[in-house]
Amino acid sequence: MGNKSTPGLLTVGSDRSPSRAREDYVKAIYQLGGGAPVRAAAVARYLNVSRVSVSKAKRLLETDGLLEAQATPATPLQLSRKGRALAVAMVRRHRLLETFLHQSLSVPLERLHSEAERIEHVISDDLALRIAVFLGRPSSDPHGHPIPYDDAPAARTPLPTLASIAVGTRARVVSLDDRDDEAIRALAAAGVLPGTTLRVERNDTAQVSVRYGKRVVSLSRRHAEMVRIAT
Amino acid sequence: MGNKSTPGLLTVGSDRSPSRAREDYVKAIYQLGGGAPVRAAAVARYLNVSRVSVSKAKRLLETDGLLEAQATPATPLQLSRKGRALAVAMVRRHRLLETFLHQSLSVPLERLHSEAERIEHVISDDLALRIAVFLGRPSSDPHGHPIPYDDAPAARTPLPTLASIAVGTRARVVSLDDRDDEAIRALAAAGVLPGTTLRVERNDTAQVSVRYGKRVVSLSRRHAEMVRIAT
DNA sequence: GGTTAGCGTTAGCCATGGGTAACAAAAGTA
DNA sequence: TACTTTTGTTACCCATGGCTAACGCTAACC
Repeated sequence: MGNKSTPGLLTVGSDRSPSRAREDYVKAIYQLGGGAPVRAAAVARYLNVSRVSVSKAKRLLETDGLLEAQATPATPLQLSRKGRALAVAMVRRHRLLETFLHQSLSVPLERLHSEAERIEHVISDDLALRIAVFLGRPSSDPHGHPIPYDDAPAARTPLPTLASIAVGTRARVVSLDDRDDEAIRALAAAGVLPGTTLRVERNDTAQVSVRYGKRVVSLSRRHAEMVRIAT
Repeated sequence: MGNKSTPGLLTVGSDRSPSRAREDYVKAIYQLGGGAPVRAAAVARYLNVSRVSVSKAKRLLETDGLLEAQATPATPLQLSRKGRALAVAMVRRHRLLETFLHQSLSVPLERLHSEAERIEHVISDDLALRIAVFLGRPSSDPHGHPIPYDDAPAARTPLPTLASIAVGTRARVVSLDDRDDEAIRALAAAGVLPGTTLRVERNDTAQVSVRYGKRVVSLSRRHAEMVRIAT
C-alpha cells in the first residue's frame, strides 16, 4: 500500500508478484548501468524501494543466477550473463509492445510506457517475436529507442541531452525518456519528437528554447534533459 | 512451488500477485455459476487450491465488495454487481486477446488460452476496447465463445456437448472448451472446429465417432465433452 | 584526526498467497 | 434414525514483497 511514487518516474506498480519483482530489479540494474556494475542504493532510489528490499532481493537474484556473486557486500551489483539476457529480453519486449500499442492501437505516446510496463512481464518470448514480425521488425520504438533483436548489450553510447547543448547548435532529436508521462505529453505538444531537427536558441538554468522551421518553443530544463539528441 | 496442476485444466500459474488472485477467484466463481451462487469447495477444486485458501480469499473479496455478504458461512458464494462486472470484463479481455493473438499473430489455437490468461490481468479496459476496434468488434473468439461487449451476464444457455448426443443426430459445432491444450490440439487435428457441421455415428462410453463430409473421426469421450454443439 | 553522510546488513513487523492438520456442522446415504 | 462424506473454519507454518529502526563500516569533508 505504501507507494510514494515520485513525480513522474518509474512507479513500480503496487502489484508485486515474485517473478515480476525479479524482472524489475534486473531491468533496473541494466538500465542504470548498461552492463556496468551498479550500487545497490542507486537501484533502491530508482525503484523507490528501501535499501533493505534491494539487499534482500540481491540474495534471491544471486540464487537465481541472475546476479554475479559479490566478493564483498559492498561490491556493486553486476548482472550475470543470464541476468543480462533477461534484461535485454525485457527491453526488447517493452519496446516492441510500445511500438505495437502506438502503431496498431493508437495508444497515445505518453501512455505507452505504463501500459507496456505491465504487459512486458507476462508475454512469452515467442509472442514478442510474433509481434516483431507483425510490425515488420521495426528498428526503434515510438520514443526513438533502438529495439535489440539479439542479446547483445545494445551499445549504449549515452547521447547528450538537449539541455547540454550550446546556443546556436543544430541537432536532431533521437529519443525521449519514456518514463515520465507529463514530460512526454509536453514534448509531444511542443512538437519535439524523434526525428525533429531543431536549433537551440536559448539555454539557461530554467529554460531551453529551440526553433524548428518557423516555430520557437520553450522547454523547462527538466523536460530538455529528457531529450536525447545527435548533432 | 507446489503446483500440482491436473492434466490440462486450469493451471492458475504460480505467479500470484494480489490483484491477479482476486481476479482469478472472481472469474472462477463466474465461470462455474454463471451468475448463480457457487460452493466454495467447487471453486477450490476448479482452481486447484485448498478450501482454506478459498475461505481466506472469501473475506478479502467481501471486503473489496466483489462478493455478496453471506448470511451463514455455509451460504454458497455469490458475486456482487461489482464482482460480476469484473468477471465479465475479464471474459471480454480474455476472448478479445485470444482473437487478436490468433488472427493477427497466428498463435496456434491450443496456446491461446494460457497466453491470454496471463495478459488479461494486466491490460486496461481501454486497451481491450482498442483491441476490439482493431479487430472490428468480433462477436466470438476462435474457440466459438461469444464476446460480451457490455456487462450483461452473457445469457449462458449451457449448450449440450457432443458426448450427450444420440447416434444419427446432425449437429453444428459451436464452441470448444479452451482450457485444455491437449484436447484442443486433438480436436483441431480432427477438424472439429467451431462451425463444422457433423453427424454422430457412434457414441459409447469410451468413444464418440462423428462424420462430416466424407471424413469420419473418433474422439475420446473426454474430448467429446469439451465440444458444445447446436442441433 | 574527527565529524558527517552514505551504504549495506540484521532484526523485527505487516500483508498477501498458499499449504496441513484438526474439528464441528451440514448434507447425503443407508 | 444412524453412519459417512463433504464442507468451511480455525490455528499454525512457509515464502515473497516491502518497511522502519538501528548498527557498523567507509569515505568524503573540514
